[in-house]
Amino acid sequence: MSTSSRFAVAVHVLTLMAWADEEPLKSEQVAESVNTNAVVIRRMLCELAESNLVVSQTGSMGGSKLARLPERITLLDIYQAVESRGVFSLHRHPPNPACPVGVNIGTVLNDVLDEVDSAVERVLANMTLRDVVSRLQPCVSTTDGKRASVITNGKRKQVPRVQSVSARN
Amino acid sequence: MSTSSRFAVAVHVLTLMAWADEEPLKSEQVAESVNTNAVVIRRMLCELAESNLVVSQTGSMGGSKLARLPERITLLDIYQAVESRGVFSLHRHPPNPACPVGVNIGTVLNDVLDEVDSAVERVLANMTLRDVVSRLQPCVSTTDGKRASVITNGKRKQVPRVQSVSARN
DNA sequence: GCCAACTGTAACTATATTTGTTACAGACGT
DNA sequence: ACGTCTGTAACAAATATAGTTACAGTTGGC
Repeated sequence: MSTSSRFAVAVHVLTLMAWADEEPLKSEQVAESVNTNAVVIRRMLCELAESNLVVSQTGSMGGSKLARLPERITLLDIYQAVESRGVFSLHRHPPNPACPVGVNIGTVLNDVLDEVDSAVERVLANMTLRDVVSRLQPCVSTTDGKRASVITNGKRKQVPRVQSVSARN
Repeated sequence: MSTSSRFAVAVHVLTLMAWADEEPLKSEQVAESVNTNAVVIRRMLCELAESNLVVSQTGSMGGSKLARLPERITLLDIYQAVESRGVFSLHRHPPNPACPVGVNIGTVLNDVLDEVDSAVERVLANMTLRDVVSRLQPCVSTTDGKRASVITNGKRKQVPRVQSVSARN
């Protein structure tokens, strides 16, 4: 389907910020966790800022943090901020208008695809960033109960549990 | 999102065959309605045949027709036949395993994306190819009540009603 | 005021996926 | 045997995302 990973990355980024609480994160730090280039992160942060999900500060000691509490950010907010189009597309080139099916299939398909999009949005609207963080918690408890630091600094390496990511990619 | 039009095209193709009833359609005819190359259609027909949605016959007087009645083909069948992956992807490169968020976000995201996929599948499972044809009918009634021919032959041009395709593309 | 540390953004390349095209072997009715 | 089809390979084109380099502009600390 050639789906993009933008949504996954956006959720990852915002989860880091929820985790970091009010501490502003630098694009370089986020990029290290996401395992990509800092510019990619900054581009995405701009989109998230336009949708009022994060606020960024330029200059020294700058960085980005959530614009509001994690429980007030739904996955739908994130989805709409970074994914421009619906789940499916119609034909690349419009069908033959001289064919009775071709001329009308677009209308029917649009209705169907709208239903699909709505279903997706309903699911995403029902989960907040806080829920994501909560689901994350059980996996990353430290021995002393203290919350682990978000960012790798190369010294402490903590790999609480190895996940098996399914064959989505 | 870079979604593909494969699903839309597949529905179009099968709708043509439902419309044509038992008459086998040639890839060239289908391509004319879809407005693409016949090889693109044949490739898709192979996939649809593998999922037992159509049967094709080689040789002269060959062509393809539905493998079963339109009411016994759901849009989910079609979707699964031509779209390989789920709606979203995870990160292109795996996140940093040394970050407590990075190492676990994949697991959480997989759960979410599975929910999304399920929602999409539930919607698609609830509509059959027959439903699509039915929704098409009101648009393409001929003056004498007879069903219009599927394929353009360059002579009779019938454009029952012009649709306004939304900005999906 | 100056420097160092950031973000925002442009311009470009790389990579991946889908779509379109040409070509041809093989199947099949007549 | 011939013409008409499908099935498939091989490749080109188009599109979208992701990654990279470079740099202007902002900000805090000195």
